Amino acid sequence: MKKITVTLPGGEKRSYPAGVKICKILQDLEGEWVEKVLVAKTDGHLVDLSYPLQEDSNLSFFTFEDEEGKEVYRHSTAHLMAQSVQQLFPEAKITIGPPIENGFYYDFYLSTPFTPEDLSKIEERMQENARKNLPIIRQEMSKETAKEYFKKREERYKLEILEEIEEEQVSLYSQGEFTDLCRGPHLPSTGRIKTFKLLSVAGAYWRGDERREMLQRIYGTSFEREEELKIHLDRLAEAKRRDHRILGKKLDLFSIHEEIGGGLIHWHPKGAMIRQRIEDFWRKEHLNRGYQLVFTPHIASEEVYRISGHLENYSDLMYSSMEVEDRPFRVKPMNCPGHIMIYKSHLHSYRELPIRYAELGTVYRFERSGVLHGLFRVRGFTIDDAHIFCQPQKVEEEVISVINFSLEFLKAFGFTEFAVYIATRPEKCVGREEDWVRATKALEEAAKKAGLPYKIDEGGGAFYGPKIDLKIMDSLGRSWQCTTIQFDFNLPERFDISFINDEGKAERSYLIHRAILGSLERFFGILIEHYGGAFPLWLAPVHVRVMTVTQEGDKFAQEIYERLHHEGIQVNLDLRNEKIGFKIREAEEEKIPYMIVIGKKEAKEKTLSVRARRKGDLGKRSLDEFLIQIQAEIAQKSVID
RNA sequence: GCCCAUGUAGCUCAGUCGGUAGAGCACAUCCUUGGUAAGGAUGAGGUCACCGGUUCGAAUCCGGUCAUGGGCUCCA
Repeated sequence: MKKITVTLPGGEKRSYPAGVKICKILQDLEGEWVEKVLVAKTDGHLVDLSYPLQEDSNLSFFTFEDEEGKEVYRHSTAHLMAQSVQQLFPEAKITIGPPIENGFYYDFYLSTPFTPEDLSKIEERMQENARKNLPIIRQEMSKETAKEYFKKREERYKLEILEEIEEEQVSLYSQGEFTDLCRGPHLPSTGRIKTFKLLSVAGAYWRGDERREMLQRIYGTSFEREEELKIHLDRLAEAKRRDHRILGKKLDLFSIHEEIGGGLIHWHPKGAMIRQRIEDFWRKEHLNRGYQLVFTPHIASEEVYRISGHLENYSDLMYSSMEVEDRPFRVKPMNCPGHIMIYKSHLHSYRELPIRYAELGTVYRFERSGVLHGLFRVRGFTIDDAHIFCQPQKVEEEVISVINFSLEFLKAFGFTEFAVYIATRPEKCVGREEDWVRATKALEEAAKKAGLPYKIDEGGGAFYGPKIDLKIMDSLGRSWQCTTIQFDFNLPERFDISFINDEGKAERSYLIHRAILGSLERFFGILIEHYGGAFPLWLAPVHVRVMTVTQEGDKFAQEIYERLHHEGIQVNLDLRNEKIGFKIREAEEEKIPYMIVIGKKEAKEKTLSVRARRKGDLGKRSLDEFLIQIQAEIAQKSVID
């Protein structure tokens, strides 16, 4: 009998007869981890534990702790769900059911939609099927045989998938009476799936194509241990509590009105105060870093968008034109043309470059009603935009400085973890090869010099240039893309922008678009959720509330108010005839960082009883001490509460 | 835009079988002057999203419209 050599993860080599199954090898191994192995990898691809090894192989193993293990685990949970759904709804047709971040889904065709009650029934059935510990068996067969099989079962979606598969051999996975066309791999048996939860049901188009029929999608998640599931569900509940749409209403920060239109944000005084603080900081930092602030109009002749190419490429996100003295105008969907026109208004020497124009530019883009979502997806928003015009050899330097700027700026809001993505040249693109190479290299070098690990999104760039995106991690561990730095090889050509080089000749300028926060609206939404509505002092719309225990404190409270107000502190005064506990409760609910409690004692001693949000009574101090303390806290932009 | 769900007082939500609308919070007035997360009483507040239909009668049943929410990239 033929022998093969199996190399184990530690490097140890063992000899086995050819055709040995991986699970057999696992049985010979020692350690607690052996039982946790869900899937194996041999020579670069993931395989079932029942996979027979025919040749010498390098083996590695994965458990739920690994991304690979998690995906297989959840993919098998999706199959368990599909099996249970077909038992309860025999008319349901199976389609696809992949693992996704934090869970899985499965799409079914069913003429009547699932109800929330159906979900718990399906869950129960899944428990039963898991308890039965059905072996999950892989079968390989020719495409033709598989087609006959699914034809008999009237699984037309599976037939459609089969049509598109190029290989001649396909694999089917069975558990009990349920069989699905699937590449795999899967867990050895349904009993390996320990704990799961079905979360929601939604419509989804077959193949994500809106011209195709609507399927019923069930989302769920699964874990190995009950505690892990609980942590995950708690996190979802916490995210719901922090939902910026709810907090925005409760804290009176912003609103959206049916009468005015979806996706159009109204910043209430408190929200506007926060925005002012962000904008003031933004302007100051931009001036410090050699940017020049500009303003550009909200509408522009259609001609400029014809030149820029937006009319051709982006008209589906632009609002339709309006006639102004027989000339078509458009509401601006981006700020670049305006900045370019400013640049072009006179000749530029290489000595002047780089020129950096920055604007908090409000733009309007058409988003379909169904995708609008609070502050995250809107129709009118303000980009913290800038366009950098520079010489080709200066791009790396510029990108590094933008990255460093972003990191420092975002740090002021308490974001310290970043992920970096570089998107490279797509198939269809404009610009010279050498420019793409130079620009892409500049992005990589810049990421390296900033000490940031990055991932390459091959072919993910815009048609007009490569880009680098920074994602921030919020307090719930969710990531958000904010900063984007994009090269543009399209607009410089189209608008013919140039500078005069040291030989006195006109040379094409490089153009970099960049935004640090992305959109103020969206960033505000992220901040609300990141802080759970409790803004740090430097951003808080109200810094301090002075409140009295009885009327005997009124006069002194008034004095404190006047002084703080005079010093530029956002302060308000609560002299109402209410109990102190009630006043504190209200201030806590409004998430005001500091409360000053003034009673008879304080009025007599001329001291302040200071209470910090969520922390309680901090004790007494003088007005001067308190003022110095909070002024320092504001100046430092402290985010620690 | 499409599928599903939801739409009742400023907010959060009850409302049974079709019989003309309810709570808590907020608001107003009064009483209460109190010590670190809700003192008490009284009152005002509604074209039940909108339009149409069925019915003697519609918040409730039916149809349509609008808005909001969950989704609509993850490829057997």
